[in-house]
Amino acid sequence: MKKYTIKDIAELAGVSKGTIDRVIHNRGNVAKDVEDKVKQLLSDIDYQPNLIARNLKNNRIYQIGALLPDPKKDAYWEVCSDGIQQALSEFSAFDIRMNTFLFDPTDTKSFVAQHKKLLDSAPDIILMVPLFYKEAKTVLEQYKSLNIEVCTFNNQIDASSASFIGQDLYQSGRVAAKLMHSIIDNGDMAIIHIDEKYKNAVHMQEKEKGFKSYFEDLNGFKDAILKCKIRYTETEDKLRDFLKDHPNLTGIFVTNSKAFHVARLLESENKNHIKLVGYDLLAENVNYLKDGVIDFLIHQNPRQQAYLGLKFLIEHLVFEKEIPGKHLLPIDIINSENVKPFLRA
Amino acid sequence: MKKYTIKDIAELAGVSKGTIDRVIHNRGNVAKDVEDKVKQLLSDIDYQPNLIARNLKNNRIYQIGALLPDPKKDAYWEVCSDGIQQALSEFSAFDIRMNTFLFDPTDTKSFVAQHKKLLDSAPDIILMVPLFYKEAKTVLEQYKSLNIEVCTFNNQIDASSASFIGQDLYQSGRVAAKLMHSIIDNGDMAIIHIDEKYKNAVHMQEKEKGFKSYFEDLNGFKDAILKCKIRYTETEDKLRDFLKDHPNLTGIFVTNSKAFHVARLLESENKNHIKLVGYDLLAENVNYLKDGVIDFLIHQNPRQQAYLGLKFLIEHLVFEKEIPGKHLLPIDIINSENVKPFLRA
DNA sequence: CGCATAACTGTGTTCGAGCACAATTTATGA
DNA sequence: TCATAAATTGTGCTCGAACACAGTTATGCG
Repeated sequence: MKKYTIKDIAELAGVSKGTIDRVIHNRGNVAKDVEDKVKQLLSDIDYQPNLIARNLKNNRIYQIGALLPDPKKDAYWEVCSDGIQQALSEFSAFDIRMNTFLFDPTDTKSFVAQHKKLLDSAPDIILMVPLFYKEAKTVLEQYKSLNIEVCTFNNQIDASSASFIGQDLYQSGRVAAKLMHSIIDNGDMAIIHIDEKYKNAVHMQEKEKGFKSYFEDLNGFKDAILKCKIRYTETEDKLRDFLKDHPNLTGIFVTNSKAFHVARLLESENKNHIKLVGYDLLAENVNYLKDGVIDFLIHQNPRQQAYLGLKFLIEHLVFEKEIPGKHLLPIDIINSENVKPFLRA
Repeated sequence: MKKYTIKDIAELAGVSKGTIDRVIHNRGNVAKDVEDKVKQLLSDIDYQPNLIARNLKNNRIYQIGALLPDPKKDAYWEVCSDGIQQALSEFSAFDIRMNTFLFDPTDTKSFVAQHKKLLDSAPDIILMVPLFYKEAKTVLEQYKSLNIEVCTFNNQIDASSASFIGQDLYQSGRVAAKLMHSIIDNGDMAIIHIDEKYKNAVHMQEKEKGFKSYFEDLNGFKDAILKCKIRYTETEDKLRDFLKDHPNLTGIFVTNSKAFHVARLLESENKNHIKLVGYDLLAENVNYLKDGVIDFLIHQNPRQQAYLGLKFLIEHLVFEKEIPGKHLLPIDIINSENVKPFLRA
């Protein structure tokens, strides 16, 4: 129960604290028999260094670099800064400096350019959203060769050693399917990808797979699952045509945060009977959720993703904790009645 | 940007660090003009003491007392200890000792008895589940007069100054109603209270109110909302009778963690068409959720409640942070597809 | 054996805040 | 005026880990 200090151990071992220190940090210059004895003692009493004292001595300024999408270009990212602020305030006892570089989420060049600036700022460790697969992979390799640890969130870049925080997208497709299944009786469904064009579409494909797999697992399911890919610029016309072509649609699943486009159309064309499930708590989505045009939203919780990522990084720097290789957040189901606390949390 | 130390300020003010320290802690024995000057300086540069150094010096052992329901008597409480462990591990840098006293959640006497033991352990601060309204009120007043701060969770005791962490129960009733409304077409509904007898029933009443209020807000809603109170010991018979008496029931809302009792009956009587919404991720509930007998569960997240409560207390002791007066957790909607990560998180 | 060098071990300072106590200045009264 | 008390200010040690450097013992070799 008692907490041992280096001094205590020195007395127990009959040597000076300098020797204990050399053993703990494997700094050599210790007689073999003494080293063995001290190591035994350390493990016997399960010595845990006082991290407070260690940090006081180290007294370092930690530089954390962040490479994040610009919230001005896509409101989805707005809440990330809240999560970052929360983590910083929890660790305000330590001197942690953040250098944040924002890139345009529609522009791979901007990503690379901001990455270069980030590198110049000589960060100890990095938090990033690896939005573009190819570019991110190169960038991550570069950090690896420099021995700078990275925590990524939102997108998982496979075959990278970087740690990842996010959701199981396949499973979130299944969640959407289950929700859809519980609110529609029968009739055709559609999966709509409103492609922001810039994102490599792995995201949406995973969700589609999960959605389909749920219905394939049901026996005796007969209705059709249609699919529709729409470019961001031509959204409205294409959507209107699609609805006209498929008059007996009963449910629509939008695989990203753009469900409000569909909601707008459903409302203006008085097709409220079509159930709608989408992603993310953008203000426009939330409004349609409250109005009953959108039935469910799945919350990807970018705020929590950023918070956790930064927290892991700080705990690694300060307490030498391991950064988890992969951390999956729960998939939050949101309807009009439980949305409120999620907007701030 | 630079972090000022007491020594820096002493130099700036042209006095010694002892004087700065006296001003900061209002320990008197400082000439009026010097005091004013130093105070001005402190606020000018927005001095923040180095909490690492402060904690090293203080080097206190913090004693936290906990008064919690025994998980052996009700599985709902099992996950609390996970939350407590997580908080302790996050603050393992500090010497925090927990004395946990478990009471029988069916027995007010046990609550009072364990409270007395807790008092004898001379805690600096207390975490508790104030399960029994009357007794908890007395107990909380006692702590208040002793100037021991308390954080409560799960139950809110109004008119107490203790901080509270939990959910908005009225709103969670509304969430249940919205879910029910989205999965049933029409027909009668029932609110079933399976009273554990020991809890003052405020909990379930709030949920009932919320549930009803949702349907009252709809215009043109005509179906009946029945109500059924069942004592824990006579559950099965009473339930069977109730179902027989109301053959055109389409939805059942169970206001606590006992939905599995209803699920068991629905399954054995082949009444799977009746939709079922309940609370809490007990193993039995989760099984019926996966089997499709229970449609939705609302997660009250006792693990997170305990975690946050303890975290607030520790941050108060260690960093002198304010304990939030009231912290409401989001209301998590769980179906068979998103349940998994909630079981561990 | 003597002496250089290597191998090992002990001492003392630092980080910043907090506090006891010593030291200094100012006020008071005979 | 001077002793003494009161008010004010300064100094130095502590907390525990980390590390530089000084000190000590052992080993090798001519």
